[in-house]
Amino acid sequence: MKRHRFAPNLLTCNTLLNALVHSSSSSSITLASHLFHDALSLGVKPNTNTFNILIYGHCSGNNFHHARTLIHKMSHFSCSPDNITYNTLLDAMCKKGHLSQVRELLQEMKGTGLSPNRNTYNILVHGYCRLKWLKEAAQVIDLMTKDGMLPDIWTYNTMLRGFCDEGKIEDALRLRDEMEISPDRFTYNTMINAYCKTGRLGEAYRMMDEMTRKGFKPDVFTLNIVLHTLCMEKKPEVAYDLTVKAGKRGYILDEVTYGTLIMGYFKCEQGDRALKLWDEMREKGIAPSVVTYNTLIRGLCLSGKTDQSVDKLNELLEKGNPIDVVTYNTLISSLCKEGRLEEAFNLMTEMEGKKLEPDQYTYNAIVNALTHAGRTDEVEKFTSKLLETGQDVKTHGTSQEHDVSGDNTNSEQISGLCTRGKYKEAMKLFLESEQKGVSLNKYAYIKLMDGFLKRRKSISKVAQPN
DNA sequence: CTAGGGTTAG
Repeated sequence: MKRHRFAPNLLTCNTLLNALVHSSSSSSITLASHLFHDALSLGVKPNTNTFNILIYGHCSGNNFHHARTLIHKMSHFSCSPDNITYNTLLDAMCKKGHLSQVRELLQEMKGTGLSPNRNTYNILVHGYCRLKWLKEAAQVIDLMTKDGMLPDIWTYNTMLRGFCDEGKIEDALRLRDEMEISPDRFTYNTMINAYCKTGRLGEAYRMMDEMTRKGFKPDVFTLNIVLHTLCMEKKPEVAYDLTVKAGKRGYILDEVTYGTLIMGYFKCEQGDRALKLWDEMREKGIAPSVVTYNTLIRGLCLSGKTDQSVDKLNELLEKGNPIDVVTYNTLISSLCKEGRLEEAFNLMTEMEGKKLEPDQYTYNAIVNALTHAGRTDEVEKFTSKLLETGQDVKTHGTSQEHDVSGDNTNSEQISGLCTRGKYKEAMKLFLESEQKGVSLNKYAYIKLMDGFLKRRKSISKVAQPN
């Protein structure tokens, strides 16, 4: 900017900063800060938005100290914080679980004469739901109501998700029936996800049928939820097939779609298929998130290619890609399982150097490996660190596989009706079977799912796997 | 041009 003697106006500046802080690169906030100072020296007068954008950037990097410093600097530029400023910080702190700081910040906010708005309350509801403090979340809703603000669809969906995450689907359903606002696609996807996760696929489909009838077509989120269920049940081929069909129907497959399939194939020891999909995703210019990188890294580890995974990590670091605790934990556990403890310790030192705090997964892996190696004196040290994380030792639950056998007569009829495009009749038979408690086989579910996708108007043929 | 909800990894 300086070099070209180009003086940006405020709008240009804010737009640019906003794009930067929302990009996935970890160094973007540093770049944004430089840009901000350049703009200042070129005479740009920042407004509250400018600061809100920068504060968002600092919060994304969990740098609350910088965020708060900026709030205090605002007055030097004749700007004052607004609801957005505080809500941004509150949300970030809620996500970190720093509830005492949240209360403190709320006081500070009130001290400046600002009152919580609906978004503020929704952020707090979300914060409590994440901690599984459902009672407190409900109390916030009472509070907002007393404050003259009725809960909106965001509030309800957040609370609904809170119930679902605790397995309280019946409470979620009751809330959905009680709420006086129409459910939206978020409501439906939340419920569908809850049903899929608890193995109630039939109910998930009923919900999909309902959402379709209410005018909400299943979207890529709905698709990804179903794909995930199929992959967990070790049916990646079926999931893939569904993905191809969705692509042909105009669904824009995303990074999550690919990541889910990649996980599915690795799970079934088909690493070659997984890697092919990875390449396909890259060729399409779809940028993987840190989660999807972690899926790949874990997949490689599971295929016995731990060294290749470590190379992948170094490649990510070189290119400045985001890395997180999970990335390191994945590699550390793999090394531990192979008895390569010293390498695991080296990685732990490396992660600490990057300000990534080892957590219960890290210590758990280390403790197990030390125990196995009979290094009892060191076990104690890491066991206490494990306890310090305040978490119970994670035990990996067994995955409950859905019954694939089922009633073949009804299943075949449903599949046949779907093939002939008679989805209404298929759904009717499906609901009848459900009512009678007749379990159906997987393929009936898949054929029906394809039906839901088909009823969606084809937009364009994009992003479909070959 | 600024804040909040649904999908994916250990």
